[in-house]
Amino acid sequence: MSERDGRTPVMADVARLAGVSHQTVSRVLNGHPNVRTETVTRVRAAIEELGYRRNPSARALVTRRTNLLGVLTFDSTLFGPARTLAAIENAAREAGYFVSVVSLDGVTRQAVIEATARLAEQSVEGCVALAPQRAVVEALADLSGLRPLVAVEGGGGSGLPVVRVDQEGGAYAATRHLLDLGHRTVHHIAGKRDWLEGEARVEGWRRALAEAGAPVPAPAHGDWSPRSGYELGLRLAGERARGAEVTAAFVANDQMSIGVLRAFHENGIEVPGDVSVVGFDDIPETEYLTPALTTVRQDFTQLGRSAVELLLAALADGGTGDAAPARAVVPARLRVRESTAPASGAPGHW
Amino acid sequence: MSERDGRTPVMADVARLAGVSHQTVSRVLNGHPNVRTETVTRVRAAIEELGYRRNPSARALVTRRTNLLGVLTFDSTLFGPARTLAAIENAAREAGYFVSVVSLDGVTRQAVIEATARLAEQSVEGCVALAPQRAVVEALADLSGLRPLVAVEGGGGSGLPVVRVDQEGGAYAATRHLLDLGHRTVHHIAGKRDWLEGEARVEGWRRALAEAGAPVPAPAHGDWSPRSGYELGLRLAGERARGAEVTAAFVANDQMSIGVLRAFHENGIEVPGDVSVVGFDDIPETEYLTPALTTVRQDFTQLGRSAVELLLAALADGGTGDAAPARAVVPARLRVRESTAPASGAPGHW
DNA sequence: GCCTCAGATGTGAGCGCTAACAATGTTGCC
DNA sequence: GGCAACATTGTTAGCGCTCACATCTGAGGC
Repeated sequence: MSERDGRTPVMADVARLAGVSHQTVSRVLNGHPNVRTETVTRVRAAIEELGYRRNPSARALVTRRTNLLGVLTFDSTLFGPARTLAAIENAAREAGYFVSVVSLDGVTRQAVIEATARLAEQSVEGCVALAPQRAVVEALADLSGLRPLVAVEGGGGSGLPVVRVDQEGGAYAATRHLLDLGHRTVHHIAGKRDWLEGEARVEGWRRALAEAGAPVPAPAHGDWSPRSGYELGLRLAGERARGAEVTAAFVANDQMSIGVLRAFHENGIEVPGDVSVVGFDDIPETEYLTPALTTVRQDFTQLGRSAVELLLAALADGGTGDAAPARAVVPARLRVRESTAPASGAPGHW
Repeated sequence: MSERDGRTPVMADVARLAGVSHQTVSRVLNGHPNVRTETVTRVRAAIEELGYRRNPSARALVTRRTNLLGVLTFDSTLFGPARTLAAIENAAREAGYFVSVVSLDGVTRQAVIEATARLAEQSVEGCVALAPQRAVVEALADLSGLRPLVAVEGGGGSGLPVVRVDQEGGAYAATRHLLDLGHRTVHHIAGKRDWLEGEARVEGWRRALAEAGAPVPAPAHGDWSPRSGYELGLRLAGERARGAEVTAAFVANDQMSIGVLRAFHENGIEVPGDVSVVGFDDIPETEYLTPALTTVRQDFTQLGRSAVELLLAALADGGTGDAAPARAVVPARLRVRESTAPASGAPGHW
């Protein structure tokens, strides 16, 4: 029984080589205090010599801790989610956790159930959901398993701890910026329906208009893609051609803004000469567009970091404190570049 | 001992409730053939009633299979890696595997060692490395642990199975396209030094020029960012102003192309009127730039899928076949849009 | 009727680790 | 010297599961 051929060494092998018991090896591995320095050295040497690695399954079995955090992601191809995911991985690593990623196959309840099951199958200790759609968050809140769970951009009222960017504030700042430049009103090309981020941006835009007593045009909903931005930009250009007063547009993300810019260009509308445009996200490209896009920067790194912090806190809490789900809000800051200018004929604020 | 209070149920609890042995429960769970239908139903019901979930650690301990695939990623914020990661997750899921992501902290050997250790600590069954830098691939090839391992864009000669896009062919096609339009030569704004993808694109560009007997200007190396594209675009514009013949540029990725476009615009250089530009990647934005960018499309989805396929094959193989590391090459296709035009005064091919 | 064989189920051992406890050796203090 | 207190190490018993094997049933063949 003591022969191990070429099989991976186990703790007992290390113990034998170091001339101690397996428990002492365990103690060394776990940094227990009362082990003689000389013993530690010997054990370390044996570990090194055998190339021993502790079996995480065996460890997890007895400690009931997997050191695994789950991340539920919807579309990690978009800029925001990709950044956030990276930040989560970093924060988790620093806290000594591993990260297992599961992506959602769609926004159906069924997809959420499957993804949740997949996560549960791995017995993750906790989970971060990057699920910005209302439907997903609701499905998630219903499912009893998989706690603790932190929702990123999850909206309120779901009873889940939530980490989010101040979308509403960012949108308000963007709209306000345009109004301050003397534009009588601001048109809005919104994000995909049902996306909480998009809805919050609509709210912020609406609030700024209301505060200024400006007319509120009906927002047009895109799907975040450049293509939809282009199509809705075309529509806006058409309205303008038919005499509507279109001098400023707040677009719900940078990718759509690029489409809008193109649509305006094709219709001979100058940005910012004829129409000012503000985007959202501050993707790396915006600064080098022509014109460089005024936009709202979201700190995705902070977002991911906060999500992990909240999750770890909930983990430490041990499931208490259900009364008041924690929240964290990351600020969004306006970045003024070239795509916004005073309304023609208007004095503006400066 | 049979009381379990509020603790999570285990297989024995299910067995007791269903009136069978734990082994029968195990058989049901694992879909073994010889179990009576009626028994299966009863066990299923008990599982449902208790909300039982099999403990993956216990299972992994005895089967020696974790069902975990590791993904080593460098910068999942870039478009390509993000897409590839998503594709890997999908393919892994279909094959019944989970995916654990570890991101590299830099390109140092030390970072690779740490990331590798992190992956090994989880006893992943295999690993996909999204590590396009030469240094990383070399460090990876050296480290003995962590096999099987498939490198994505890993270059040859490392002895590792490799999945990659036909960068060289894509670059050749892009350059060829420009030459075919009558341009005497094509300037190249290359990617970051040491990145294998970038180097392959340089090769393809060089081969097309050599084949056509065209002069080979020195390539300028950027870092993939729009900013670096802008700076090198400025440089190219300067050369042109000083009388150099610059009528066509092949830029190693779309993000840099955006910077180049901006630099040209600022210098009154028309695209494609004065200079034709081709990018690489086909990010969603390119189609809506002004002008829409001619570029080379990489199929990242296929790339991720192939990586998992190769990994699973190596897993099934059980470590044999070290002699000839497997390879898979995904094609890259030119997408002609608006940023390329015949050289002024040249007849071109059409 | 008895034996065979396959289908259906149960039993026991053990995967590699940690936690609890037991058993030493070691020191300090009166 | 003796005894407490502590440091250091070893022993034992599982964690929850699957594997190999043993057992038991009933159908079928002669």
